[in-house]
Amino acid sequence: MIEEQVHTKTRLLDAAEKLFGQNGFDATSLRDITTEAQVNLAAVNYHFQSKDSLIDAVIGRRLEPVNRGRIQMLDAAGPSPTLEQILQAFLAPILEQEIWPAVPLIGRVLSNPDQFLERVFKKHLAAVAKRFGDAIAQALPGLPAEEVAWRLHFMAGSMSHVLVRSQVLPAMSGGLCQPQDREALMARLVTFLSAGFRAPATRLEGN
Amino acid sequence: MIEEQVHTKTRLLDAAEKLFGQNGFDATSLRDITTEAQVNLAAVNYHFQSKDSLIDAVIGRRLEPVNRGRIQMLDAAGPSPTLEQILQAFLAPILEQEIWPAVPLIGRVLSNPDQFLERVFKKHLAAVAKRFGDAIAQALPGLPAEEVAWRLHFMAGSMSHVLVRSQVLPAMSGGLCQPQDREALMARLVTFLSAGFRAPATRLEGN
DNA sequence: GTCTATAGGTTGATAGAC
DNA sequence: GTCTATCAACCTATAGAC
Repeated sequence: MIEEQVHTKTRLLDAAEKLFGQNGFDATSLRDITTEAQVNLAAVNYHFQSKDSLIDAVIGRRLEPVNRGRIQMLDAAGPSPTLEQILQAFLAPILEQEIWPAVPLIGRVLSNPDQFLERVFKKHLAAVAKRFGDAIAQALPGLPAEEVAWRLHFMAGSMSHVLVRSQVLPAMSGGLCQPQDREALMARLVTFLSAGFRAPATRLEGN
Repeated sequence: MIEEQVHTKTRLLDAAEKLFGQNGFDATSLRDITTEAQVNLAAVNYHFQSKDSLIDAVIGRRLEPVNRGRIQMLDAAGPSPTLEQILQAFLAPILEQEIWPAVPLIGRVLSNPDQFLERVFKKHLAAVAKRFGDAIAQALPGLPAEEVAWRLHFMAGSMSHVLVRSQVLPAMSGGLCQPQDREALMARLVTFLSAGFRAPATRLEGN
């Protein structure tokens, strides 16, 4: 056959990615996935051992290329990248065309505090977080380390929120928000976040 | 009895709030809840009709006072509140001492895109969102409506993220983030978000 | 109001034919 | 590699005694 066959394993990953992103991990059964993929129920346990392993595979397939892209863009910005370059390197790979179908899934991962998924999160994201935290601290020399750490979480929250809710943002904003325009979304995010990061360190009364 | 008896209904709401916040709605069974509350399984269906109704009750018990507090603080700031006053009115009621045990739950609600919870979200939050959106638009007269709508979502994301992950932020930040200090957290959020809101409108290439 | 007991359905996972 | 058939465990919800 010249035509490339779409294998059962790939069909399962695609279906699981779609349904996990739509309804979450707990609410998606293996039967939902095999029905969507139009394969047999037993195929899940043949190609993957368990539902947990399937979840891990679904996540890793998308997150690994994203993280490689992030590091690559950050490296390409040279030894002393600007704050905007750092933010773009972090955001752009996740808003790329090819990744778009997996965006709800990634949002799910980022907003799920369960222990299992937290482990997966740390497995795939801890190194990248460290790298970008260091880059931002270097770009903003006056900012205390606690403030950098907090603002990284504010950034992660803004990003994951617009990802998770991308399907319903238009309705919730009376049509004002159009997440399909990914370039505009990234530009708005960079504008908002870079201003937030450049704010003077918070003056705390107690200290 | 002079001592106030903690009724089964309240024990159920407390236990459900704790477990829903820790593990999510789908992953928490009624058995988990009745075990935690040390009441019988059938009590759930006696005091509430169904799991969905229980979820609704758990959410409403916390979100209604929060929203009343938000409107109250915004009203107290007068007819032309500053951006900082608006942000504080939105954030303070959810970071108050009495509400703190329910914070993971509220984070769960905000990060859950399922249709049922989305309906609950709109039921409890749409009016407040409109009110605060208008206030921010008034405080930042030059900012286009789309930009205001987007930045409201960025704010909601930052807030919900630190709520959802409040249990694990210290570990993820190497001890730098201490969410227990709620006053400091609110001050840092207001600093970051007000700078973001005050950023000039994003210049889009396509327009 | 609180319990026991159980109905009725769904789940993840596996055994074994082909 | 793919199927059918099925198990054991779990779930929500209810019936009915007390």
